[in-house]
Amino acid sequence: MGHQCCSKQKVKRGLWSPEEDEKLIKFITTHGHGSWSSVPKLAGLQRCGKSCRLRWINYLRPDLKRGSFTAQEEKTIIDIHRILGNRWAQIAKHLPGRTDNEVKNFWNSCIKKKLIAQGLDPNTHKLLSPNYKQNYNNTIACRPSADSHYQPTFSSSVFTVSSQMKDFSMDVKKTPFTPSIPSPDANYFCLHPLHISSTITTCCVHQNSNIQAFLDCASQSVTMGSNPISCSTSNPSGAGIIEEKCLWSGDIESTQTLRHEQMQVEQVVEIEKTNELNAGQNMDALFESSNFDFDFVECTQMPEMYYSVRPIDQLTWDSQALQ
DNA sequence: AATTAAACCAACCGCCCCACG
DNA sequence: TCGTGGGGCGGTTGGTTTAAT
Repeated sequence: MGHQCCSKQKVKRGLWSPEEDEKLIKFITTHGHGSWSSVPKLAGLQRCGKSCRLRWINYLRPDLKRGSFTAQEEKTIIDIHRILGNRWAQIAKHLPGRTDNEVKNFWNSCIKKKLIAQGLDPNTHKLLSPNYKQNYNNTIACRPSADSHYQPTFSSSVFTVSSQMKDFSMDVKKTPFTPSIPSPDANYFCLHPLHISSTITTCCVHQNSNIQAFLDCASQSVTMGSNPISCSTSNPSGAGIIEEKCLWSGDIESTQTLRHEQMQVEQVVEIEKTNELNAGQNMDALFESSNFDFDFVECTQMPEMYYSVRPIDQLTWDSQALQ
């Protein structure tokens, strides 16, 4: 049974012919889609409006990127999926030129199997039981893509599971890494490349709070020795910004909380403290002792070594794995 | 070369949400 | 407040392509 929008007309199904594609492209590029339900009739197509929409969004749109997913795209998908789960449309927003359908297909046909082969549950991203992994290893394979170089390196993901940390930290000691550090920029903050752990704290601060005073206080409170700290603020203009900010904290619960609080929030503050020696330390004490007016505070330990440059006011970030 | 199995991916289905009357 | 239609989204299907035997 077709959708209601096409129940009154005789519609074609299945694969689209080049002629149909041409008609749809011609119509959309000259008139825009407007109401999808009216597109088939106006464009001279015997198709359901939903089918036209899907064909355009998933295949005909001029801004689509074709071809295999890159290793970086693959890593991004895994990172975000760990936080958001099967929210393909949300994940696809972080991959310019990719559709939710494409991401979903790639996940189901390839990434899922790779994670299982690595002993990770693709749903939770946590370790599977050894038996499960072994059984699955006997059956899985993934058709290699030309530029798919994803390796489960311990440092490649911002959200790598902590169980992998031990091996990697040992590795680091053997082979010190000295990457070039990007010059400071107002729009970015940088993680120091040579620390082992970091704490990312996201706070939503009321309008009547003195942001600068808070940042000063935070810097003094958590800077120890030469351990770097960076603070950043953003002024959320819409709902999306706050939600995206929460990706840094890597916790879906914080996303929900921030959504809830978003109408009351004036600014989002992110504080990053790094401490090579005290991996478990957080900033609870600072918030408990301060007089500032917080709506929400989230501290997340990220026990992993990585080097990243994060756009504060954009919806994507870039990180480079240590080699 | 033929057959079979596995992988891929375009498209459909059904549900949900939201705007609107 | 309720009903309806449109659009968006995730799950699933099934045809096609590729690899293995």
